[in-house]
Amino acid sequence: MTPAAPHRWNAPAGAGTTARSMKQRATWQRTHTCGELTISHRDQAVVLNGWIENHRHHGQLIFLDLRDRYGVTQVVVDQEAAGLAAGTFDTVRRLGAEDVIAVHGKVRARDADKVNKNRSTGAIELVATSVTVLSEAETPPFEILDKVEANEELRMQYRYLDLRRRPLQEAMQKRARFVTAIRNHLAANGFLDIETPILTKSTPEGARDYLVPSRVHPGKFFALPQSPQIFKQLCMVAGLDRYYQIARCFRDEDLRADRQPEFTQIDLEMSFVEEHDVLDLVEGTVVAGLREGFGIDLPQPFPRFDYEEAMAQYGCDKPDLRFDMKLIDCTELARRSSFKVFQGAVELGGIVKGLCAKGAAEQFSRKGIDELTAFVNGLGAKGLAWAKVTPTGVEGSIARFYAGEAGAELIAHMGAVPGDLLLFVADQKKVVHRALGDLRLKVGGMLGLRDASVFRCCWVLNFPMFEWHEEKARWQFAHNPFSAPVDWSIDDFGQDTANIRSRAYDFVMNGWELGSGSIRIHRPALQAKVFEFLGITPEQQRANFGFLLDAYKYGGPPHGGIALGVDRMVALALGREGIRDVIAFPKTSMAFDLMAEAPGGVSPEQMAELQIASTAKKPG
RNA sequence: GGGGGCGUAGCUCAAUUGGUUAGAGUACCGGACUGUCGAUCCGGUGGUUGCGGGUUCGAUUCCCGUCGCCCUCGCCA
Repeated sequence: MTPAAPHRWNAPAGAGTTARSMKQRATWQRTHTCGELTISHRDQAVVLNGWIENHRHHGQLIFLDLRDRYGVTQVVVDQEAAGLAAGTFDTVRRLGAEDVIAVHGKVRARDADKVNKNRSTGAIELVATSVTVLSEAETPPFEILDKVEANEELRMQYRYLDLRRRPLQEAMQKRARFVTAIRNHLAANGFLDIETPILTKSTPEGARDYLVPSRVHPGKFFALPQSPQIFKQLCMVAGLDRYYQIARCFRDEDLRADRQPEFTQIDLEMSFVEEHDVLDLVEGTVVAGLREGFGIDLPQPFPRFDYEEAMAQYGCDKPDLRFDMKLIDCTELARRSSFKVFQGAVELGGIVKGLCAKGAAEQFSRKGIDELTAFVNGLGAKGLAWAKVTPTGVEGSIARFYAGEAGAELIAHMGAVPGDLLLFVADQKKVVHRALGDLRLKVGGMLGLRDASVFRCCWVLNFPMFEWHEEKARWQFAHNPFSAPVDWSIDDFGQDTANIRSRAYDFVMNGWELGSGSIRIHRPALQAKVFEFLGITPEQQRANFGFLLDAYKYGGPPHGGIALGVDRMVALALGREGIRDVIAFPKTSMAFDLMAEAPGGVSPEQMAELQIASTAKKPG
């Protein structure tokens, strides 16, 4: 961990800081941190404060590892050392893990054979002259070690102890540096940090809302924001021009490793812009954040894909660009094929695509390929055609259809060389993309091409505006209700609905969608038309978004923005599996806070005051 | 809402086909030790096997229910 610049605890008060110079430092207070002392402090008298991480007793000699946020320093308490205060040795003998102490002592350079090379402070040690106990600790429910030993349930219950562990300290520090860098970068680009309401209004569709009953409006409820979407657009109407917020968002849906009921977004919006303005700005912000927060240098520029292009090449709308292995269209080859499966799929209006896994032929046995086949079967594909490229042609399930010239043509089309493994799926386009998109990630992972220390970003633009909702049997927004269509002059959304594109874009890193935004509709007539097409009545529009629609009547500027998921970005940058490890106080997958025991019951008086009653069968 | 996994000492785990007094490491407590750095050595305390019920002569083990945690599908405009 790169230590943050430590405070100058021992710095003399500067000129003009009268109040500060009047303030006396208490004798127990630290002069340095536990990560700070080096050989250059040799022979200095210092004071350290911290937690006892470990203690080693040798009779008349005791070693303590003293820990704070900045590091660990070895303290030596020597019964026979000159200047050791009376009673100190007996005090230290009784101390144990996690006791909080102040140590007065002198910095000593260690002999060469006693240097601990694993620590930045390993060349020195603090020879104690006196030790003051600031706080005694009970034996903690689990040991505070770098390596996770306790299970997550216990760690969440005692989160304040888990947070003492270095991996979590590192996550908190880097996350804070990341957010600070983002703030600095946005501020330098003219963005205003503007707070929007936490107590706001429920809107239909979208995720379930968290609700807060109103005491003074009995029977009415606030909703916690799923995002500040409408308010940031209102900021644009207000002429604030450039808004941002590190915003907490709330969604009451079932959770996953990468989802918490409350999560943090970098939310921003800009006026008088088009896509490339937003993308350029965000790209610079992300680059600055990841560099300053995590020391990650992202290759620029981030490739920008059209949605259709991403789907065609990678089979998904969030391509992992850490490796190539694109989907290669073989439909025309397949049409002329003697292989009935290929030919048949094309005749039925389907497509055939393939992957070329470089040098993977040897790594996949018959059994390994059977597993891949089962994998794509689970994704809706009827089968997986495969071939290993040899110096003389191909072998495998489709070899007898691709002997001789047909085989040579296929190999050339796939850009393959001997030793490569070719994998094909023939089906309707949607199935092929889904199966091969996921297969690409699986095979790429098995070949070690998804290195967690490599970071590749991209943009995907021009998403479909609407998607068909099977259960509800109607069209709905693919992105959000305010995204503008690519063609502003569009008159009838009922025409060729599936192919209408919106000016929505996603930010993608290593195959994770980390942000989503769009150029918004800023003209009320068009907004009304979109709502009308989706069957949202003027009454419903009024009830839900009336104030936004009203606002546009008074001159809304063209504008657009994005929201980036902070928790996911930090987790990805740190190579953590889920986002709980980068959130100081997370909740379980049942949205329960094991430490605070929230949510909890409330008194009948509180309920009465709010004029609400619970219908729960098992209260509390 | 569906599927899967887990729950035994403070912690991490073990316990043969259902069998005798539920073990180990670690932590903790006591002792020895002046150069350790996950110190070492000796000794010790520590158990409602998540909870409730059932089958059985006998249940950590099998069955049912329930609670909690994790993963996942649905869901998250």
